[in-house]
This record gives sequence, structure tokens and C-alpha cells, in this order.
Amino acid sequence: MNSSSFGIGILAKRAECKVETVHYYEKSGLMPEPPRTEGGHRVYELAHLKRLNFVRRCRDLGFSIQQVKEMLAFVDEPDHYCGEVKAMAMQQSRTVQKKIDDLERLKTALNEMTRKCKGAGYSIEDCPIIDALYKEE
Amino acid sequence: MNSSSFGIGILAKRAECKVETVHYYEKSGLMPEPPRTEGGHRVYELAHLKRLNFVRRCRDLGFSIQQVKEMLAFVDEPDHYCGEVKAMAMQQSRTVQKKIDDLERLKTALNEMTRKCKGAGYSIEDCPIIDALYKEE
DNA sequence: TATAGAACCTGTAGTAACTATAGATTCAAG
DNA sequence: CTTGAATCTATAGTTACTACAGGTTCTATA
Repeated sequence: MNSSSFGIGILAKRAECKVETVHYYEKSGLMPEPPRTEGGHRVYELAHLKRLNFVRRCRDLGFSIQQVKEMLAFVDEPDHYCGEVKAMAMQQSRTVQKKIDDLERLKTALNEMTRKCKGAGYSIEDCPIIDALYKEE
Repeated sequence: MNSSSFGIGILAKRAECKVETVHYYEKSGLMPEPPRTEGGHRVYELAHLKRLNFVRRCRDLGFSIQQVKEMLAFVDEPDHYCGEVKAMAMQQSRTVQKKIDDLERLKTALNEMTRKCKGAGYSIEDCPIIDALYKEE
């Protein structure tokens, strides 16, 4: 193993993930099968680290494995253009916005409930929070 | 089965989920074991539907089964007093806020990437989205 | 009332995206 | 050359469902 190559442990550490995750990505087809040592240990180069970082960042941004695969197809095929990637990112942004809206509504509901609640000393029977949670439909 | 009770199929449909999901919630302890007919079919009432709706709403908003269980503990334990309930609702509100913050950051990152991207017509070579994610280190 | 077929039953297995474990082998440092 | 860390493969566990399989029950209609 020369100076520019390294094992799976180093790779995983640099990309801040687990060794098992790299194995999993290889099985899933996100990471290529790298060359091996005589004894069968995987040998990686900088290009592998870049690719793994790409995968991890996409995952952090909420893309599924399948979506990352599709994006990597664009990267792997130099004939593709970046319009598709942009569309995916925009779609993902909309999905995230929808989640935010939902959570804002829930937070408002929770805050409204606690605002009305008289707090300790009152029976659960009269609790406006429970009331709100159990409200019909 | 009288007019106010119904089977698991109706229950699931009204709560917009699958029959299997209701089974799963029962096994998980979120839904109670309801009374049965002679032949063993589950019989539900309106109260079950309310509870299931609550569970579904929480799940849609990203709460884990465990968290929903904790919320439902308000309702199930009549020994709880309003103060505890209020505290937990407030805690939930903070948890939600943290989630919103995370998602806002994510959205910002996605928007920033797409803003820079010129879109279709440009080679993947120059795509700032790929750039941002594929960056070394 | 007989019966067709929809709905329901239990139990097991499959899904995504990891994470953890076991038991064997290989690598690198002293 | 030895020892212990790192790696190997394979399998099982996780969460929150979802999808069968093969059998039983319910209900609407003839």
C-alpha cells in the first residue's frame, strides 16, 4: 500500500462514518469494489474518499440511497448535464419545506395548549392539553 | 356490533392507514387490545379512532413510536396531574423547534446550491451542486 | 338458508439504511 | 516472530411499517 492509499478504517474515519457503512454502500452499489491486498483487505484512494463524502453529504441532506445512486449516475456519466441534479435538489427543498410547515403547526398547537393550561394542581380531567390531543378527528 | 362500533377495516380507512399498521400499533402498545366478536374480529369505537388519529398525526410529524407512547401516557395514566402534562408538552415544543431549525439549515443548503447552479445546458463538470457535495475532505 | 366472496385472523418475511456481533484471518509495530 | 489491532465474511438486530400465506368469519344476496 503506497503513500496515497489507505485502508477502510481510515476511509471511514475521514468520511465520519462506520466501516460497516462502507461495506453496506459497496453492497448497495454506491461505492465500487476497490482493489485488495494479497490478504484480501480493501485498498482505497483519494477518489474513493471524495465519492464517499458525496454520498454522506447527500444522505445528510435527506436524499435516499436510490436518489444518491441516480445522482452518481450523472457524475459517472460525463455526457449528462446538471439540470437533473438541480431539479432533484429543488424537489428535495420543497419536501423539506413541507416538513417544516407541518412542524410549525404542531409547535403552535403545543404552545397554544400549554398557554391555556393552568398547570400543576389541577386534575387531568380538566387539562386543556389532553382535551386538544383527543379532540375528535 | 351496534351502530357506534366498527371493524378494523373501517377504522384504518377513517384514519387513512393500513389494517396492518393498526395490528402493528396494537403489538407495539400504542393501541389497546379491543373487544372481539364471537369469531375473534376486533371491534372498535369512536375513542379508538380518536386515539389512532392522534398517533398518525404524531407519526406524520416525525415523532418516534416511543415518543408517541410517552405522549399517550398523559392520557392513559389518570394519576398524572396537569403540571407534568404541561411540562411534557413544553418539552415537545422545544424538540419540535430543534427539528425545525435542523430542517431550515438543510433547506438553506439546498437552496444555496440550486441558486448557484445554472441548470440545464451546462456540463456536469461545472455543476456547483456536484462541486459542493463532491468536494474533497 | 345456503353460499360466495369480502373482510378478517395469526404468523412470518421483506423493506430501508444502517448497526452490531461472531469467529476467522491479515496486517503492522515492537 | 509475536501480539494485538484491523479487517474479512456472514448473519442478525433495529425502526416502522408493508406484504404475503393460508385459514376462518362475517355479511349480502339468491
